Amino acid sequence: MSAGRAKPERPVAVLVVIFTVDDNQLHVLLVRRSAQPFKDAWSLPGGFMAPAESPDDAAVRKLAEETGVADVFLEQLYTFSDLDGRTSLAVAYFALVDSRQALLARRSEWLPKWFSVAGVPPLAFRNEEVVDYALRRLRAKLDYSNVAYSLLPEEFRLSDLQVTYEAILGRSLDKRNFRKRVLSLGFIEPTGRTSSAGRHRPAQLYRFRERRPVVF
Amino acid sequence: MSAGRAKPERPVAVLVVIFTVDDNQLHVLLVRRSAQPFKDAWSLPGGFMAPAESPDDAAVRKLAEETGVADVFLEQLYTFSDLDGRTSLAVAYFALVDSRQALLARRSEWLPKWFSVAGVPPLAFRNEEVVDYALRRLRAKLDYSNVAYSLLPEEFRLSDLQVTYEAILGRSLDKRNFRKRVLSLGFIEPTGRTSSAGRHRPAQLYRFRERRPVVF
DNA sequence: CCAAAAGTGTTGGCTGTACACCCATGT
DNA sequence: ACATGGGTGTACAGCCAACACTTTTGG
Repeated sequence: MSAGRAKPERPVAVLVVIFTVDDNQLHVLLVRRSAQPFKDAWSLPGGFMAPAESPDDAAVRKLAEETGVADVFLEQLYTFSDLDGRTSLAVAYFALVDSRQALLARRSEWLPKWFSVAGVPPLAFRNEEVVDYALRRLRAKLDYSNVAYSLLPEEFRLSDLQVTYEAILGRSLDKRNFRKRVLSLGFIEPTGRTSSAGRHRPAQLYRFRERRPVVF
Repeated sequence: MSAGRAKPERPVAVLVVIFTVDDNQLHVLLVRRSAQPFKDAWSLPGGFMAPAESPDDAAVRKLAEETGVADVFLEQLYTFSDLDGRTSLAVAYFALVDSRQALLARRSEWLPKWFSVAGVPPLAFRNEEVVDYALRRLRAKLDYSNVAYSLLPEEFRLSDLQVTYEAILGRSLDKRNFRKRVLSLGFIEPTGRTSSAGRHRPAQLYRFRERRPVVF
């Protein structure tokens, strides 16, 4: 940002780690590469930025292209410089989407597909590191932010929220402690309504006060 | 990282927020710009990356150029895309240096200078945001990492460490609680030696077990 | 009547915080 | 002798983790 005379330019890519929770499991979206190098290997969705595009815009665009969703939690993670063993840069993001809202692109090439985080195949460009990094950050943010809003519908039961947390953290939580904790954090509030859909005892429905990122 | 055909390239800059603690105050290093735009305004040290250089390497180089130090705490912060209102990217880093070891470059242009964080002048390129971001991260890391190793000499008294913490956090801490806390974290250990230099009662000297970044 | 999920309190341990005095040394 | 900074313990509050039974409903 200061007196370097030359402005050497270089290619900059964007990567997006897209998480969802489905079937009590945390999943990550992968695409199959249609080009060399690593042709036919699985990798994170991403690509080079368009000429006048910001990385944030590029991440939003990629996310929409792959899942059709917008207005979800999306945050910059880290900028990796050595993933391809060369000098291009990759600005990584991570996003959280509600699996009920995401409709995967059905392109002939690429074929985006959800993988359980426990069972990701070997990835191109050392993308495993990026996924690990995103997962650590996600787990940390669960404790003190409302990021989970982006994984659930507007109204949900506390047990739905708990299942979401358990999937992300990879361990089961005590129901009573979970309820106390999450209610005292104040990110969610009861709607008046109860779940009519349950084929058992109806449950109180809750919503997030803010459907955008909030921290302590 | 996937099938974009074109590889549009763009200029990428590196910025480094260099902190030190001196005179019981947290300081940040600023340089005076010698070129347009914002000629003569203060800004963070930085510059465009050399052609085959990684951002990490560029940050290390910048830090050495400005302060002469190496092997200090240096961590990537965030990649900003809109600081100059245009499309260049700036990968920001923050670093912690021991003021007793840093020898500021004495170039005719630039003139690096320490500013108390409370009294930073208006900066070029909205660099205030970058400083704020770095300060938040630094404060957070104090609580659960050993980053302070990079602000102190090999051997130091607990009261030196406390002064460092107080300068960064901007508030005073209780001595007994501080000692309990920092000792129980286990990042430091007593050397056998005591401070002969003190012109009063000699104090036990401590050192960091690891002089590189460690977290819980 | 049975299966499934909802809902609900208490206890013990740990951690963080508030708080004040004596001691060793150098001048 | 005095000024300076080093060093030390306790009590209370808040937070987290462990733990089991009753209720409501649909089938």
